[in-house]
Amino acid sequence: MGRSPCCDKNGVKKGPWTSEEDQKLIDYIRFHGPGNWRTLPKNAGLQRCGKSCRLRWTNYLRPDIKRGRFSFEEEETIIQLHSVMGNKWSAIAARLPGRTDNEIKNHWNTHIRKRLVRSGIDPVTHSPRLDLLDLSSLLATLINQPNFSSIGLSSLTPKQPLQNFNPIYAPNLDQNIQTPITSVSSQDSQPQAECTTPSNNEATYFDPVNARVEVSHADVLPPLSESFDLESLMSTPQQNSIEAEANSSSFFDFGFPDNFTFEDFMLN
DNA sequence: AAGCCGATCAACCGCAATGTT
DNA sequence: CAACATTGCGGTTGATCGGCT
Repeated sequence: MGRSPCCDKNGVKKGPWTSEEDQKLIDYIRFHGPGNWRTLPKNAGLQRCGKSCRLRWTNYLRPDIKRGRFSFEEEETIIQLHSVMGNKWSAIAARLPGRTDNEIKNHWNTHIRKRLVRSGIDPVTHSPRLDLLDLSSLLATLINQPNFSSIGLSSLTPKQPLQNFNPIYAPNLDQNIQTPITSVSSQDSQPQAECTTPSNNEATYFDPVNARVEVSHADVLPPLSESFDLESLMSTPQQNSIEAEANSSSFFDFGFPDNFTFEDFMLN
């Protein structure tokens, strides 16, 4: 036997709420206040499960809910909090006035998470994951260099420990993403960059999918031939300005000390 | 015009935590 | 203290919409 249902399924309506139902719920809570969700539907004249009423109220009808697009500051806050808390959506929502955990969770899954992945950031660990980037075009550029053989892919040792990795540079590794992650804003929630289909000619040399390369291009730079100007490859004039913007942003400057713990955060 | 497909988000489900008896 | 009820939470689903072919 399974668990008993949270409410009597017979005669309980499911699916989208109508404006009439919303109004009934609002009127009832306005008069009696929220709570006692089990008996609320009956008392309010709703053919709904109490759980459904609570969810509708907390996620949609509550008067203090701020609706509309997430601001740049809100997105920054979500990313920072998620890097510390993980998928503790309610805890994150508690620090974003007017936003619900459901809304934040949806926004994370549909916007922020994808953007981090495109930028080579693991959305779970918030650490750089170059294997999440579209490295194909960069590698295609590399192998087309006349002195490619002197570059020494041995420096691209999979699972090499990170040293001095600056995630701000991670977007620049993806030559197809011309927009840095720091440009995320409420007016700019749609991706401005398109990822091109990977070319086939790099697979002979390097498998970016199976090799988890955890090194930054700054780590890779030293072994490169001096005649090979990867810096200029990385830094188009547009991207110089982007880097300046990125460096002036606190997007990844979480400001947490090294010994900062989740408990510390919760006590703040 | 119609069908397909991906993105979005409201709503649901089931489990865990907490409260009450 | 156990059993049950209630509430909270996070993962998942499915309806809807817009863009593309």
